Parts: sequence; C-alpha cells; structure tokens
Amino acid sequence: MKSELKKLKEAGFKLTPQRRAILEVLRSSGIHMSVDEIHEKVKKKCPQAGLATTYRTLDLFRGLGLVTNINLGEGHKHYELRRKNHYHLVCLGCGNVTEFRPSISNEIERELSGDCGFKVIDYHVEFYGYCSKCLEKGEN
Amino acid sequence: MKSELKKLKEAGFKLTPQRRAILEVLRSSGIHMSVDEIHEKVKKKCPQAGLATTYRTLDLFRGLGLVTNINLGEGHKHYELRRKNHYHLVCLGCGNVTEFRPSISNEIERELSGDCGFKVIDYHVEFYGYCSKCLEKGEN
DNA sequence: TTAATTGCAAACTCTTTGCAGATAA
DNA sequence: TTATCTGCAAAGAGTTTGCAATTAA
Repeated sequence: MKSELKKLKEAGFKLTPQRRAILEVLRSSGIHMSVDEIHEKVKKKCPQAGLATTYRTLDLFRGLGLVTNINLGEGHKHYELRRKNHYHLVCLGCGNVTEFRPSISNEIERELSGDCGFKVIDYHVEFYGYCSKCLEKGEN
Repeated sequence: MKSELKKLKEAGFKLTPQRRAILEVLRSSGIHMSVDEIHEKVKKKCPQAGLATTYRTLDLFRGLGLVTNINLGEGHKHYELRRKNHYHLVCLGCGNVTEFRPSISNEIERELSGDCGFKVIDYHVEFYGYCSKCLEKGEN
C-alpha cells in the first residue's frame, strides 16, 4: 500500500473511494492544483463525489501532513502532495509556475536555527519574476 | 511628501483622506495586517470610510508596488508595505509571526538567475516551525 | 468644472457546516 | 452492527462590483 494510504489507515480513518481518488489525482499531477481543479478530476473517477467532501478530505490530509496548501495570490487555495525542499517560481509574464530546488536551502535552515533559535518544520517559498522564455520575448 | 504618496500622485491618482489614512495605518504598524484589521484602524481616522474602499485602495497600492499581500494559510488576505528582503517566520506553537533577513538571500537570487534564467522581481517566503520561546517551553 | 473616488448594498466566489442516508471495517 | 463518512443544500466569510452622490484638482 502506498505510504499516504497507510498513514490514513494508521491514523484510524476509513479508506473510501473518494479519498483514494483524491490521493490519486494529487499523485498523478505532480504540481499544485486548486480545490476546484482537484474536484473536477476526482469526478472523472467518482462521478457522484461532492465538492464538500473534497474540501473536507484535503483538510484532513493537511492535518495528517500529507498535503500542503500554498498561496499564489489568487482568491482560492491550492493543494499539493507534501514534498520537502522545493520552491515555486511564479512567472509574472506567462503565469507558469515551476519548481526550483536551491542548493543552499539547507544553509538557510542552519542560519535560522543559529541566529533565531527557530526550528523549521515546513516552508512555502514563492519567487515572482520572469521566466527565461518571457525574458527572451519581451523587454522585462 | 513621503515616497508612497509621491508615487500615488505621480501615477495620476488623487490623494484622498482615505488613501492617506490607509498608508498611515500601514506605516504605523510595521507588520502585515488583514484587510479587516487595516479597515478597523482606518475608521479611527476616517469614521465614515467604507470597507470596499479599503479593498479597492489596497489593490490599487498593490498594483503600484507599494504593498504586497501575503498568505498565512488563513482564509483572508494580509497586506503590508513593500520592503525587500524579508522572510516570515511563523511559529506553529504561539502563532507569532516575526521577520528574518537571511544573509544568503542574494545568493539564492544569483542561483536562480544562473541556473534557471529566472529574473526575480519579488518573493514571499514563509518558514513554519517553532520559535525559541516555544521550544524552551515545550517538547517540540 | 469634471473625472476620479467614495459609501452603500447587493452580488459573487470560495469554503464550511448540519443533517439524514450510505458505507467501510 | 456501528461509528465514520458522504452528498446535498444552506449558511458563512471574504471580496468585488454597480451606481448615484461626493470630492480633489
């Protein structure tokens, strides 16, 4: 059994088709999605699935540390499977969101714990700017 | 005239009492606030000020680059005067949000532009964890 | 004088909740 | 069998918008 399902079960929750479908959707699309996007994809597997269940399930998953929700400045939440050590690059030109794994992220954590006594559990990092394609095209 | 008002005027916008009040509120409280918090403080200076105006003004300011809005995982936006080079440390124990100016932030920008050809304009960085006080108290 | 701005209220969007029926264990 | 979970619909919270009146320039 894949690790997320295992965690769910171990925490005493039922493995319903809806929960399996939501996990599959999150897995199949590596990148973050809005609740609506997730729900649309879930309905292809579970046509009767309700939006409220998607909200409830994502919140349950977040509580278990299976997913994180991120903010892209829009008016709604985005969720993705939790993976450590990735930053988002949001292009102000084309709107694309890509990922970035900086080689120095460990140094930041070290600096944090040293200077501030702050123990890092998780982080959300979003850089806004222009991707190489948009830089080539335009005059940014 | 302070620089934010100057920018507003230069961009062709009127300097209304409401806009001045919102700027003053943002300046007086260094840290981020929710729209509601901002509006409550604005009403002390402009009792008749409407909430919609606060929303419109903050969005106008954001468009001009005067403020940035950040996300703390709650269901509403937070705004603050735009200042470069600061990261948020969100304590999962006491909920306090403090700031952090990492000495290596320039290196990240350099790595970004080198490896990815991505030109950084702005960023939001939030680290979640436990502050020194909570670490002393608890067993985290 | 006049185009920009405002307050109000209504509309809209996203999210949460209550509840009766359905279902995994 | 039974406590958990679901779908539905209604409620709630935050945000945006239309419009007539007001106001900065």
